[in-house]
Amino acid sequence: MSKAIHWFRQDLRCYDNPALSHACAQHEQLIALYIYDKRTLGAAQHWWLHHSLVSLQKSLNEHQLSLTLRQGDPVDHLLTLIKEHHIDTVYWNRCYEPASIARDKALKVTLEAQGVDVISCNGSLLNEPWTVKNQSGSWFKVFSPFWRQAIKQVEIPVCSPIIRWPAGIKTLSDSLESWQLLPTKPDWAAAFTTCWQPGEAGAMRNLNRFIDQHLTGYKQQRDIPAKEATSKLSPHLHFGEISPWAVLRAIEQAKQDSHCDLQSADHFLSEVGWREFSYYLLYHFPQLPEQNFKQEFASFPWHHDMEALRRWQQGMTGFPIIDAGMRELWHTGYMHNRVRMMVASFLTKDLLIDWRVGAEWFWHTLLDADLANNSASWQWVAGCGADAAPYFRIFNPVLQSEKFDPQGTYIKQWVAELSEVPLKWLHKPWEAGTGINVGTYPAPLVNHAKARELALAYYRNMK
DNA sequence: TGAAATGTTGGGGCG
DNA sequence: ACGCCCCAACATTTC
Repeated sequence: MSKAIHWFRQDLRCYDNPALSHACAQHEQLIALYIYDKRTLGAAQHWWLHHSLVSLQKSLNEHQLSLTLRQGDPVDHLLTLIKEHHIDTVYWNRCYEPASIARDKALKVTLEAQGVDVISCNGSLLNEPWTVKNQSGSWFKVFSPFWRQAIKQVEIPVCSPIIRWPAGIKTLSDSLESWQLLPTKPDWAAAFTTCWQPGEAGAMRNLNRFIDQHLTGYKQQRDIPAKEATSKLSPHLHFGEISPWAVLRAIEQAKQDSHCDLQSADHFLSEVGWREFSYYLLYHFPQLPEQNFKQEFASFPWHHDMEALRRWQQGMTGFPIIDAGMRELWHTGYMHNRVRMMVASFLTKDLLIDWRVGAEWFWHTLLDADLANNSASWQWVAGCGADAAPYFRIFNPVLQSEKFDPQGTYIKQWVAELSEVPLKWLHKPWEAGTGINVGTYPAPLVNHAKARELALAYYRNMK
């Protein structure tokens, strides 16, 4: 009678889960385990985790398995369970955060010393980061050549549904409620439920909705925040409720069915590619979350303006498009990608506040908060990242707003104070005459033209 | 996955 | 008719 543990981490799905499939194929009895570690989660993500675990529990129950919930040090819980239940083998899908790699490495040594087999699989990347190399055998620092190579060498695993499920093993488990992952007072997640369906089914729903309704024209529509033209897959991918190759398969299928334009399909795939690139960078440069990828930024004189930071966080900068984005983030746990670039450029180049401060705010407020994506993307915008936007690429919040929210739909959705402002002034209400009612909406925090000059002077000075 | 400054061109108003 | 100026419109360079 062979017994195994599948340790769920960032792979909260039953379908298309390599480690789980192997565990089920090889063993008669199984413990499905999740260990809660708040250090690996952003604040808003607690809400997501709760619902995702409910969904996972339900799926497992359909196969007469229950999910064992534990909190605390994974090593202790695993060793205890292994002893108690005479476990032969522990399965997991790999994580790529530096702290997780260190933890898993040490754990593997400990378990194997005790005669327990450890089987780890790739459950979340198209390519393992160490397998993608350039001609000279080193790792890519630029996205386009990286992605060309990565997409060329990718091998999509065959995914067959699990036919035979092992029997469950009775264990002690926390109740999910006891973890108190859901906010109570205040219930800042009230609006989340209307936008999101955490779990495997919700991930599939978003993928299908995207392909059916939004893939055609994605290349143009993706930049319009007032439109629901993006996939909204990021939190699902982060929690591993869907695999990137499931996305790849579905897009390739849509291409073959030829009811979508190829440019849009490939552009969307390249967005999956940016996720791969972020993980790749984090793997090869583990200091990515703390340290500038471009070393010359070490001496950059970031401002420590707490009041400006607070106004950015609260969506009170006086720039409508910026404030709309920051308010969307606060209320929904999400922000449209185009607007993320605008608010990040604004924080780092108009307010001259350290990208790490912005990354920290995103970490706590985003449902899709992901160490690799968050670090790589903030560094990219700030100009200090790999293959980054050059430092002189400074977004003009008014031009961006006029270009990507031409009707002001997105602004009006999130900045109610400006509902009476005519379109002509909506992107720059400070230029409207005194006759225009802007309610309590604040004057702009900075003069963009002057802020831009200062930022450029700083950047020039750095070299 | 910018924007501003600067350069060039060509049409039209006008003396 | 002609040269001159103005200034869009577009292109190129620079930050």
